[in-house]
Amino acid sequence: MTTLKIEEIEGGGALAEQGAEGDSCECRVVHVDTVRKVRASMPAEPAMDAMAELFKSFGDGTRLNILFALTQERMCVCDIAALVNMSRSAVSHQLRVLRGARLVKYEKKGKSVYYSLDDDHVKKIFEIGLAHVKHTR
Amino acid sequence: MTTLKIEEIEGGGALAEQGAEGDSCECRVVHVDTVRKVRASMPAEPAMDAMAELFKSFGDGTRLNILFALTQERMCVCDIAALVNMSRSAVSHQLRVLRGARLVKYEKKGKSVYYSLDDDHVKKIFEIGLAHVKHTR
DNA sequence: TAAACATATGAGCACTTGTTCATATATATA
DNA sequence: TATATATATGAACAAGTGCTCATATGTTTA
Repeated sequence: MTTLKIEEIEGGGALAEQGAEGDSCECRVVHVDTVRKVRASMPAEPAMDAMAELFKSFGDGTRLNILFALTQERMCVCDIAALVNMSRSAVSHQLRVLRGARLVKYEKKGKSVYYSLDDDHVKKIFEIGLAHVKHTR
Repeated sequence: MTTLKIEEIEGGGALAEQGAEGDSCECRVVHVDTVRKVRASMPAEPAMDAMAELFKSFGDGTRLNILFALTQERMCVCDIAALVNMSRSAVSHQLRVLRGARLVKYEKKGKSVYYSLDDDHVKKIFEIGLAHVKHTR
């Protein structure tokens, strides 16, 4: 296996820009072939950022509960608050986050605001998450 | 549609324990049928917690990069650090997190430690994440 | 119009997270 | 054995997060 000093490895693929901006890795020897190959297969940086953003939305218990609830039924804020047993304010704040992530949409009706999913992938993500959990323990 | 004061709604299903411990929701009126139905379909709380934990692992850029890299190839810490352009220490800390989440396993070989995926679902989660990202923009 | 209500939002705060830096541990090599 | 190397880890700290509380906005109803 070929090894080489890190300074000799050129940036490339998805991490090219990152690689240019600073030398936070002081590694001395790496498997160049491996790094080069994997780097080439990396999704572009904006795609990775968007994915991290997506999964971050699922990475909080309250939001996860809300998202699951909305896979089942369109609900108003008050319903959601009652369901997940949190204050309406807390729920509203989280719904704002989910709106920002374009995962939910809303519809005003009188004094109430009804939220529903705005993304087809949410259910699939839940399916895999559940499969993972059941498989793990 | 039936509406009712929140005090009259009994806890049940996944959120039963939560519902019992305190009344952080001061909602006055909810759609009881909806809440009851959705509550009944909620995954159990430990399952939700485990899912949140799982997705939290994917919700950070560095860890996401590391996880993707490992879907492609078994790699040592130094390789990973070079690839994601972070210090070996930072990578090591994140690998510790991923080990804790049982997403990666490792194998010592001389001075190096080789990491690889320890979970079949990681690749699928990436597939959906990528599909989502491409679909969204 | 006034009061009640549903939701949204800003400020503040405790808690968490991700990094760096210093250092420890373990292995290989001179 | 001494030195270099690869990785791990604890402490410290800045930044981010998620909640509460107070308050604002907009809608309905008396």
